[in-house]
Amino acid sequence: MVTLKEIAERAGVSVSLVSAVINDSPYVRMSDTTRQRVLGLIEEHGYVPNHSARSLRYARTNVLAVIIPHISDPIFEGLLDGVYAGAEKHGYIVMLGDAVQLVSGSKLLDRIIGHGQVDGTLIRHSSTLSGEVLSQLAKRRAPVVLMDVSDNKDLPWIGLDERSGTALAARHLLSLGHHRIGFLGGERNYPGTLRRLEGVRQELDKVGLPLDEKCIYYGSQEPRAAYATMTRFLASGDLPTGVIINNVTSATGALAAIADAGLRVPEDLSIVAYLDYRAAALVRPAITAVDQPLFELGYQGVELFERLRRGEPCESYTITSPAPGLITRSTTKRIGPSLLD
Amino acid sequence: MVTLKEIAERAGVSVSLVSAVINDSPYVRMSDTTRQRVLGLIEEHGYVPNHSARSLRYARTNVLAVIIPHISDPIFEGLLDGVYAGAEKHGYIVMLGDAVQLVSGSKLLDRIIGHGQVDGTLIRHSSTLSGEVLSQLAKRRAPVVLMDVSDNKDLPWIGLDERSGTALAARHLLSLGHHRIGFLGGERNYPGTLRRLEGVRQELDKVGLPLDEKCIYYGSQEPRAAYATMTRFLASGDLPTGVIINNVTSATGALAAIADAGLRVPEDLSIVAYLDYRAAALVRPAITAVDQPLFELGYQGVELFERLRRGEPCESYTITSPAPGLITRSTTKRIGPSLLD
DNA sequence: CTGAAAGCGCTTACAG
DNA sequence: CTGAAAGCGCTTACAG
Repeated sequence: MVTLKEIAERAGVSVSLVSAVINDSPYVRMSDTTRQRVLGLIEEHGYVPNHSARSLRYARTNVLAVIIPHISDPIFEGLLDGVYAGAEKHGYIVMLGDAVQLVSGSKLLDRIIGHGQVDGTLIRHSSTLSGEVLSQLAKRRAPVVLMDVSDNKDLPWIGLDERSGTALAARHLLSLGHHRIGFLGGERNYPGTLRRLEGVRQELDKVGLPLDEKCIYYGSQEPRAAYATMTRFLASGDLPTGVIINNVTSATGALAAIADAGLRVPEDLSIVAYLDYRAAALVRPAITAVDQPLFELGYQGVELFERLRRGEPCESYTITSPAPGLITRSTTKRIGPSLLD
Repeated sequence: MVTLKEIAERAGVSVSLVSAVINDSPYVRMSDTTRQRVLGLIEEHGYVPNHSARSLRYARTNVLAVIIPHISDPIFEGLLDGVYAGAEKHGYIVMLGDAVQLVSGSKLLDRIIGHGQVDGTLIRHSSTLSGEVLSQLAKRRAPVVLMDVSDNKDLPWIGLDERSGTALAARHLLSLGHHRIGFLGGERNYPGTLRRLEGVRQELDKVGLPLDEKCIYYGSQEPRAAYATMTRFLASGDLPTGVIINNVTSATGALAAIADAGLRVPEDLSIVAYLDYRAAALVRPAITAVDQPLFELGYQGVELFERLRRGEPCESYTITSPAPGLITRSTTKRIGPSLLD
């Protein structure tokens, strides 16, 4: 393991000179031949600065902890792409963790709230994250950014326009003549679930249609839960003609439940999912879904974090551009004239 | 940011004493009251040792780089669970990266091969990883473990028994009376693809059936590619009655191609996928798949890495227990008497 | 233009 | 039982 000192000795210069070469220090001037010689030695010996030493010196690790509800859920693919892109831009290493691992007393949490371990944390909120954990994080000096709309005063956040997203889904169903619309939400106590429901309700209100409480179901945050919830929904016998589902992986589970009940999509029931992901186009039936700028969420999340770390002014905000879009695939069907103006 | 020194000052003891308390040093003895006082101060001030300083001192970072072909592919969920479990056990932080990011000159690669940045690397091989990158890694002092069967002499590895896995799939189809069996493989030049093909060929050989070269297709490493490949396969007009597919997410794409061609599974074509994942049970039709011990692969991968790092003797090996299993779901159908003995 | 020295926060022999 | 000191590898004023 070759060190700065060794390079300096071989080059016959001082360590500060070598350090200056590496960091392009403006304070230190040197002859071009010296610079080239040092650079040559660095190349030759494959010298790379020791990261721990640098971190200690700079009081910065360039490690960014990123916590999402479920690493392997393809829903988060776009988000992660954005985060990794932002991290690459600002020179961060990503330490990716699952929210379920982030419990009081876990090593992961210790690491994150420990000093000098990570420069900060980016969190996609989820119902599995306790308020206690969040407040532990907020108390730390290292910045924390929430990748979620939030009313948390202590923590800056960046979020998606969930209301507009599900409103889009609702308008799509209304335009296809559906006047009885259901909603399959995630965790009841997760604020995002409520915002998504609000988007639906608001559009129905606009055209004077009620949102039947009997057509609102919760607990569909992931496919297996969505399967169970949809099964209960179907068994209730009180079915709408179109259902808006929490997210597209959950929709997979709901679709399975519908198929197992002997119903067809979209003939018997139209389905629109909130949140798209790349491979959703390759599932049959292909699910009509609301596309949100998840890449931007991740990318701008890192940007916000970076401003925060630098002490620059930064405010929480909702991403409004690009606006959510609807990707019409094969799970929705016209059953009558449009109910929109 | 409270430091060791501050704790020591407040406690009225030396820093070495505090350090000894933290590390349960056997060399340093102290009175129980002193220990309690120090512990109390640590608790009170929320002191956590600075990670960079420790890393510098120990010449160890406790960071483990983990590279997989595609972070968001649910195929790797079990593998990641195993890796994270092993990492937690041995006190590692996981730095997770996508193989596509790991190209010559990328910051990620610089980080991994840099000194003092990570203690080592766990890699799930993939066709996107160049041999050049691999040999750059192998040259480094920090250990690298391949989570894949390999003939690489420089790098220790741990792998799955791929042949037995696809052999199981082949036997399943044979037992259902299929004598014309096809194979939809991943990248042609990826050795794992060949091993998977070998497993199929070997079982057909045993019962004296040929594996028709016209029924072997490559390039189905992920859903979109599998869709395209399956579409070509179907267009060839020379179809088998059962097809074994590279992995279960690819199978999703292949299934979509089959549906779009107006064929039904399993009525017109039986499908078995290699490699299962949790949510595969929630896709319709539910895909019959070979279950491999992916959790073990990840977990034992970390174990192997740890032995390597400690300089303990360690040999590359294939995981044979638990053995691969077949999960029969709804994509295979009997079309005749069993062809097995 | 270039080098010696201090110090980031920690641990570990070593001396008392 | 306890403390002073060296050193991990680096960067940055500072002195020459």
